[in-house]
Amino acid sequence: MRSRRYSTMNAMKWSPAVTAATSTRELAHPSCAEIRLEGVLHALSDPLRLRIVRELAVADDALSCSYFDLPISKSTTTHHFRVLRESGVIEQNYRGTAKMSGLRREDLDRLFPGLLDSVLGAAAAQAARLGDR
Amino acid sequence: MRSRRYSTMNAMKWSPAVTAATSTRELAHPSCAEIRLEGVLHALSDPLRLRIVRELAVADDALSCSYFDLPISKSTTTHHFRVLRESGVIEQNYRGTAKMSGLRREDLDRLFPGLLDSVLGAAAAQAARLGDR
DNA sequence: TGCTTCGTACGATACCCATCGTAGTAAGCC
DNA sequence: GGCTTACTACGATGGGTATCGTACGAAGCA
Repeated sequence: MRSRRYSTMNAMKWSPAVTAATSTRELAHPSCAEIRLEGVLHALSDPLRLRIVRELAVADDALSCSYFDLPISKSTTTHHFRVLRESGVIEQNYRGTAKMSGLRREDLDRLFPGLLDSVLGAAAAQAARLGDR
Repeated sequence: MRSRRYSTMNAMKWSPAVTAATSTRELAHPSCAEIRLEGVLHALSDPLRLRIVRELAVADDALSCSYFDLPISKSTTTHHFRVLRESGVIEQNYRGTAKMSGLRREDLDRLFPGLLDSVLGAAAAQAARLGDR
């Protein structure tokens, strides 16, 4: 018998050790050691999530979730950002009522040198090849 | 039950795909224009498929499906190879009773320069970081 | 103290997909 | 012709996941 597939989220569903703090709005992020290539690739394989990552990549600093004009509901948006965060692609924190998201560029570059850049380049190439947008 | 018409349905399923064929046993491959980055990333986001691709990458030429010692059934193996082929990551053709698979390295490099290499490098780095295998 | 903005949790739904076993085709060999 | 090897199609199954609406919470503002 084989473990079915890989467990998408590395064992940390949505209630990790953060519970010690008193109502501090903190979000669980995987440590670098917990980031898995398969999870990163899976996170990037969704068109909407790839689009989010591309926009984050050209931004100077973190962007709020509401910055993105996505053709999906707010709940689904939350879902996609959570997939990106739990796979280790982005980091998020609260600033007032807003939730800011930014690429974990340095972590990813250290773990998987060149990967993020080539994915971003490939996405740009494909966008140019198709009708762009 | 011996004389059940099986190949007729098969032929109908495959024939509309044109492709000036010399043999009836030809496999459908996406053209370069049809290859999508999201599909490639999705294909590579499965641990078993990534493992297949890694082994193909170090092989000199195409390998038969049975070369791989995968911890899954033969039907599931067929499924994974089909995902890889239909996403444009590998090409396959029949040689006798065997089905040979090889990376579409040049196509991928032309479409997405550097992507394949960085994914392979990332996979190797992660394998080294973890217990390897 | 309300009201607004922004995001979350929850439950539901429908589709996707990894897996299997079984039964079948296709080529090669004795 | 039978036997073997290699792979496939089909149908089923169970878990994954993208989507939604609704109700809720937390922060900021009037």
